[in-house]
Amino acid sequence: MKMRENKNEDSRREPLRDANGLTEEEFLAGYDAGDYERPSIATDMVIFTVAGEKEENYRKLPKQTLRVLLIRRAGHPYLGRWALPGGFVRPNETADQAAARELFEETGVDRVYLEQLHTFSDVGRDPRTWVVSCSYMALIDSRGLQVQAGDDADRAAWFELSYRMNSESRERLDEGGMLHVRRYELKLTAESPEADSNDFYADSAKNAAGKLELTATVEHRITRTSRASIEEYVVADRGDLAFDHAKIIGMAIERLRGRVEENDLALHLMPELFTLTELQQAYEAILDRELLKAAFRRKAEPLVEKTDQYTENAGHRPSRLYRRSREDWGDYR
Amino acid sequence: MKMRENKNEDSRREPLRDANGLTEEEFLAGYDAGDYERPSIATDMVIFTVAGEKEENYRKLPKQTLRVLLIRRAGHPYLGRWALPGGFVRPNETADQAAARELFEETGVDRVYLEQLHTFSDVGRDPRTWVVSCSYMALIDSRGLQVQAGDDADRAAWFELSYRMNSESRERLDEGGMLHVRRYELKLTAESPEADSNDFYADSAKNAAGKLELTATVEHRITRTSRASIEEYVVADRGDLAFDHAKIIGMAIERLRGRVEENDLALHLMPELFTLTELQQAYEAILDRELLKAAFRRKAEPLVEKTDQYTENAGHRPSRLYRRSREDWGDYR
DNA sequence: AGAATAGTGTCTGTAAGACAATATGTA
DNA sequence: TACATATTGTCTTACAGACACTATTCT
Repeated sequence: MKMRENKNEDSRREPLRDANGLTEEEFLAGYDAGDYERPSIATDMVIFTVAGEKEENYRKLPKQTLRVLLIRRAGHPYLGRWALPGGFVRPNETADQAAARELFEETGVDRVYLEQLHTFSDVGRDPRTWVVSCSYMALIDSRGLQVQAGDDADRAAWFELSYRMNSESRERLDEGGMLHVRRYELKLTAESPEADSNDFYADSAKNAAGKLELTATVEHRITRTSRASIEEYVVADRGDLAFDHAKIIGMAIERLRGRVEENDLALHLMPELFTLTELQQAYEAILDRELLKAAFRRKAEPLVEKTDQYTENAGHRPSRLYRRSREDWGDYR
Repeated sequence: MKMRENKNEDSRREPLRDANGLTEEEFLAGYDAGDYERPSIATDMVIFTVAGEKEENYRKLPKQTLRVLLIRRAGHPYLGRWALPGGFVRPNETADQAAARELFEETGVDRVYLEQLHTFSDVGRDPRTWVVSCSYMALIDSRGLQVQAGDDADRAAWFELSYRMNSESRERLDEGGMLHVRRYELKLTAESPEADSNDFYADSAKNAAGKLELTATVEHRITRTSRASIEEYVVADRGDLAFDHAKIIGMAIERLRGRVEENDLALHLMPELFTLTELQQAYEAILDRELLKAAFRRKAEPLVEKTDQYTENAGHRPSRLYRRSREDWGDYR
């Protein structure tokens, strides 16, 4: 069996020399990164959770909604607008590590589900300088969690999320291709806290119920010609969201919806013990549609593990509690 | 109806001032990017195609195989090793544009299927300096295509690709979690051209048939604890591939396999007109397993459009030619 | 004629959709 | 006891897997 060194050199006797006659060692010793312009690289975190509101009727279960964590910017640019938490990647860490670090600073949780989403590099997306953003999606159980505003923010809050297609159009192009545009309304709603004395940036938008409400419009455009297929997201109206973050959130929720039915992703939104109804509500909150109970339980069955515990004092029949399956972890991914 | 300006300012009378009393305009005018260390950002392209080899028997159809384009590095680091084509993103373009540009420079094709894969940022992945790589997957029809080595390469070649799971292990961790490791062998094979006079770097590996053969090992590691689920790819043995490109190729082929059955991705590997058998062979090359003819044709039917043309002189019954469907573009994505 | 592929028909098993029926703790 | 949810049963439909059969051109 042939062994191979997993290092950046090999076992040849003579070291390889390049066109200038340098060995790799000599080349690296003399390497100058030069002064080409370089971007900053940042991470933006789309942190999802599900949470239920208080229910007036003691018998009824609270309705679970999908939520995303936003911070309000305390400095320019987009001062006073709401943004995804995030920060710059440091030279001695990976983007994954930076994302995990940001997540921990903001929420105090680590070791949760974290997935790289997409890297955004639109020219001018940050008015300060060239910033490329590597975005991540995190799924967490937010029960008993206190969020923190970082140093670039004066507030952090969970926003209930609604992302619905407004309109859809298919248009035939001259060259025989087709342009397919799906227009989504992204609506983010949060409880508006009492204005405290430091709160010198007025909240930009409150709805009739006194809730803070942000609305943005994102277009998902697919151009198809005989050979190509180009997909792009465009912020048609960023509303009171900073940067291109409406687009990042839109992409995140589409990704989440696309994936959640084919693996056990949604289980990361659950606490240690949960009922199947809670799990189903999480799916429904993500997909924004109702699922059939019997079919859902059939599909969830291999992903979860029975416990002998039950809910109590619910005003109706108790429900068995489950946990994530540790045995039969089937065909995730 | 409320109108909103889609610009980076809003309609308030007084411009917002930050903690230093600056308006956004003043802030940006005085903004200094500072001298924090910044990375270079590069794109790496995994360019896939399918192509058939000559068949000895005039009756038999040529077997189609999945191929990927590699270049041989003409400079340090990894001098003489094979690498994915790619290059640096320039300040006034997006990573998408840089990827399209690189693809065009290398192959002369544009307007093809191009999808962002993943951004790699491992510390030390490039021995020269801090380089973050934003990788892309392209699917092209390579018939009648001549590939070009860029200025950082002395050769470019299509490599037949095999990516097979070698071993799989599930291991229970102390904390109650589980580590799931899938080990893949990535084998890349190309016809070895006659060594020309400029070819002063010996080809590192030729197999018995005189073909150029590169072998690498990639591990796909999934760590699952009660709350977390961390997925990572590790190059266990990079063989004669440069940088972390074995991992990028592995991720690309896994992505391709995962997606190809749920949409019309594979059609981008086909020429304008193709037979259903050719299309099926492309699927089989990607998935590395045989498909049933009848079932395949049922599934392909909504993705393609009949033409009145047929293959000729095939040594057997002619086959109807199809093109990508332009009408009923179903539920791609 | 025979080789090899093209194209279609149909049986079967599995899983999802739909809906109904039964079970049970709490106010 | 009634309410609201918990849990299970089963009929129907859709579709993928499997395999067999027929059709057609070229040498």
